Amino acid sequence: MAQRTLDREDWIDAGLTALEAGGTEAVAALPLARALGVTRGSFYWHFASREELLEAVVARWERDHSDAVLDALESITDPWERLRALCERAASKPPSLFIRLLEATDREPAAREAIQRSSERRLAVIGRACRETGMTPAVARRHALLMYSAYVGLARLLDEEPGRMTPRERAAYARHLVVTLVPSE
Amino acid sequence: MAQRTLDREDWIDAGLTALEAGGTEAVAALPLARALGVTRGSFYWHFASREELLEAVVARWERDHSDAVLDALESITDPWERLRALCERAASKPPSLFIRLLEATDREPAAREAIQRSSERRLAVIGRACRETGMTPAVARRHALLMYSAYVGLARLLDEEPGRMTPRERAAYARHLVVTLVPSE
DNA sequence: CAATTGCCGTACAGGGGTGTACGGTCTTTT
DNA sequence: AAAAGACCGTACACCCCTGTACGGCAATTG
Repeated sequence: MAQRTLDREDWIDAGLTALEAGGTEAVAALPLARALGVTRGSFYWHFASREELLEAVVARWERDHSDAVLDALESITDPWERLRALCERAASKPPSLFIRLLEATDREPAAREAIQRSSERRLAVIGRACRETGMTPAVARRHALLMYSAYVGLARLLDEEPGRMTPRERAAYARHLVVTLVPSE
Repeated sequence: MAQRTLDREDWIDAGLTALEAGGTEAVAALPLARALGVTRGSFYWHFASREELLEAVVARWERDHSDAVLDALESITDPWERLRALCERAASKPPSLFIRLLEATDREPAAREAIQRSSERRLAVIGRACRETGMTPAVARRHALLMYSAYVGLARLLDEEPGRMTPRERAAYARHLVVTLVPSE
């Protein structure tokens, strides 16, 4: 269990944990070394620079926490059902990693690029679902922008103050989202 | 025109400019001194610490860019009109200062507290307008949360990529917001 | 016309981070 | 068993920022 030595993946794991807790500025050689109980000598064996670490952490987030859930969503064939699932997810526990990356887009190019790609994909997925419910392409684009904005905004709000909504209130809010944002069949 | 010496307000002015351009980390003694063409010797005459500067900058934002516009909004008596004005504003040029503060809430207590107060006030104002259009208090709360989330989310998106929407598209989006989020009279 | 007062420069001490150059020490391979 | 490789510690030079102490100078003010 107690691994004798660390490898690259261990640092990336620790990086994701640190990112969630302390934002991108916690994803750095010295803080992570402290958390892992080693010195930076180990870090610079696995990574050439702090930038390379952050890029690796961000890449893993994009693969496991962005692309993966979008793939799962796209596997839902019925577009109304897909949009409802989207509303459910929007009102569930806020995605801390996403928020942390969002907060760092002005300082960290790696975060900005990943967030930009992810946002574009999300908008495309939502827009396609909207079109499949019968909206015109132009309306679908606007509605996708509205739904995604509502997702991002709520995530921010909830991340700031997790106690703002109880699970019961989140469920009620999810229903409200469905009623106001998902077109009727 | 070329003032011979700087006062506290000059530093706060420069702080707001730096905040918009470089986020809260640009609101600091050394960067601002460079921008103003002086040394930090001047800064520490006007402020006891970097924290005090940021607090002053944030306080001015809250007064001039949050409370002021909310006061103006609340002066609109008709609640439907008030909500329409809100949608207009949401789809207009994104509030960079607001976004910068939002991005710093995890590092800067001053920003977090101001954003929290501002968010609370905004939610209250929107919620009241919703109630005045006939919604029940519970529904009004949820709808206010949705409208404010959409505002925050779009602001983030547009700030990241200002070229995403032309003025024409923003106008169309504002109409879309009114249609989907403002109840009919 | 002297004396404050307001504003600014300079110099120092320190904190926290980065990268680099080495040397060790285990572990694996041959 | 010796060599090679993987991992980590240590020490150094550096950057960028903070805060403090102090000294100078210009513009009021008495």
